[in-house]
Amino acid sequence: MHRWSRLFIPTLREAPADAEVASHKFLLRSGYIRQLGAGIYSYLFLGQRSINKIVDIVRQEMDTIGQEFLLPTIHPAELWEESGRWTGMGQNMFRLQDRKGTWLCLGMTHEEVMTDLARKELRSYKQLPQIWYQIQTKFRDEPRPKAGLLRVRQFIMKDSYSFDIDAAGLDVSYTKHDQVYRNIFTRCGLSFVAVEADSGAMGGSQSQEFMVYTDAGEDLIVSCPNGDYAANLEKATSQLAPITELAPTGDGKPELVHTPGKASIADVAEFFQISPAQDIKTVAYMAEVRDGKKARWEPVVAFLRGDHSVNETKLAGLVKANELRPMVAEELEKYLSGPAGYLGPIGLKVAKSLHDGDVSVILDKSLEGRENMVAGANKLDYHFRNVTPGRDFTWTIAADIRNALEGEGCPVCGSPLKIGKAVEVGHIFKLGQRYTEGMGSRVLDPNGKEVIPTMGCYGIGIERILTASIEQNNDANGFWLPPAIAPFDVVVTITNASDQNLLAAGTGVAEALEAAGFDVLLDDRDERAGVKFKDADLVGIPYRINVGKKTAEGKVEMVTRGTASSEDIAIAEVANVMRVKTGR
RNA sequence: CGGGGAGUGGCUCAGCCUGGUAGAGCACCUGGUUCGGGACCAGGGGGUCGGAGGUUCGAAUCCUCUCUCCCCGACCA
Repeated sequence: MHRWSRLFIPTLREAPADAEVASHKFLLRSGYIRQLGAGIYSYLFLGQRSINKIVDIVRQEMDTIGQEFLLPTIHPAELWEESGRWTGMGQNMFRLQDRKGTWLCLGMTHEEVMTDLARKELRSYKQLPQIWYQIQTKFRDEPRPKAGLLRVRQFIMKDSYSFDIDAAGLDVSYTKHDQVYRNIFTRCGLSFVAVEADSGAMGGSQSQEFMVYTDAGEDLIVSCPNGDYAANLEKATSQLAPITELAPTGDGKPELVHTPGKASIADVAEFFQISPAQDIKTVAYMAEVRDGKKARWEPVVAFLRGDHSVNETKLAGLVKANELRPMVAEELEKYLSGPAGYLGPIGLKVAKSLHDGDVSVILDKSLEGRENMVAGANKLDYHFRNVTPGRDFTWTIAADIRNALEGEGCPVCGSPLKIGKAVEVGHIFKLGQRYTEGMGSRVLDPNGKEVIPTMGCYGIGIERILTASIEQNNDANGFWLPPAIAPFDVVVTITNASDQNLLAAGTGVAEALEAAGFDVLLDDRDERAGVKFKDADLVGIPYRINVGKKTAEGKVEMVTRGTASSEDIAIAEVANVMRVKTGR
């Protein structure tokens, strides 16, 4: 029996000034967490109980497809040097030295450790497939921790890794995770959506994120209201409405026009009396390309419609860049011979193929087939009109490199797309052979031939499930969690604990609920009823039973936090009503 | 890393500009009255004013350096 009077549940009447998003404020006010440093938090009694419930669900579901391990937090640097990520992870990795001066790091993910196990232990196709998982604290030195538990430097992650003999096997492991993840998030009571995700520079063929819509989220999700398409903005595509072509002027060839001071798309469009969609936007980058162990910077110039924006994730993936940064003035002069504001496609030394030494020119597909557009002339205060892609300039690659916009057509059905903010709670990812190949994992197939196992990796952010749930379920007075992940199913509030009859009745109700299998918090504190009601509303427990006024008549009041509805029920019926409400 | 903001009792904040014995509300302790939506009265405890250096007879307050935290951006398997 958990008696509130004996517990440490430090609720706050006011939120600390540091907290901005709802989940951060309420996690602090409800006494779930306390901050130790930037992105570093202690989980107190209520917080830990909720985390434990989430972990239990994750473990139960994962055990249906995999085996739980617990891997080291501290990893030798050599292991990460083998995979190339000791330098590749950059500043996000916490590093330390032991007394001998040997470099180590705190695990930010466990591909290396898992692959090390695999290469040492797995010898035969008969041992495959394997799905190994763990629930472990991860450390990432985020450049900017924020929003309470949403982006932190230390957090609990369920991460799993599959090893299969071939791509068909990986498909199976991946699909199993997809289903188990859906089970997990459903059991946690989250309203979530699975979206296509960018596979990142690490390669890999297929990737899906599990997202929860909330304004506190950091990702943008493009989705079709009909439900037949959903993708991260980093990956999303869309159908465009046709554009009416501009009529050519003069002899129809590119015509130089003096456009003094017209350096923005809006200014140019106004000057030429056209819409921004008739203008060619030029965006010039330097891309860091890794060639073996060496990295070098190459020029990349992107052309898009004036009303579109560059999707740097797509562009970086296309040109195989680790990093993109805008060109500085000297680089613009060197590669385009023009100043910012007047850049354009005509007269560039266009690379025939990527990385051949000339400027990689990437044409957004929306410009293919367009005619007589307006573009910068690579000369201060001048633009061209009558610019037609293909006739007047060439490119290295034409591809989709733009961000989809709200209202554009769904790529499947054409309906207007919506864009919303969301938090990523899970990610499943086909890794392929990047680690197994590089780190020398080999097994024999049925023909006795050596093959490289193929991997998948799959993550779930435990705290993010809690955070996302709070973001979905809160009001001015606090929040309410689904019973499956709440620290307690129900709080029994004795309105006047100094009344021995009420105390006895409340204790009896709590005992009956516990006997029925519910997690019960008995609020027996010697506080005024108002204080206890406020606290109960605050701390995320989905149901409250008031033992007070009507108890002499054999009744108590049951309050459902999420709907604020209440009903009087007979004391003897309390457990049954809870069973009905929770479906247990 | 760039830009902005903030460090004064557990929490929210005032005081700083214009230097002169550190304050309020909430929280906490004691006593009393109250007791179904964050009660009231009386008394009380608790603060190196983030840190270091400097200016000054005197620094929370002015100057220099520094640390930490928050927000926007960059970043992000």
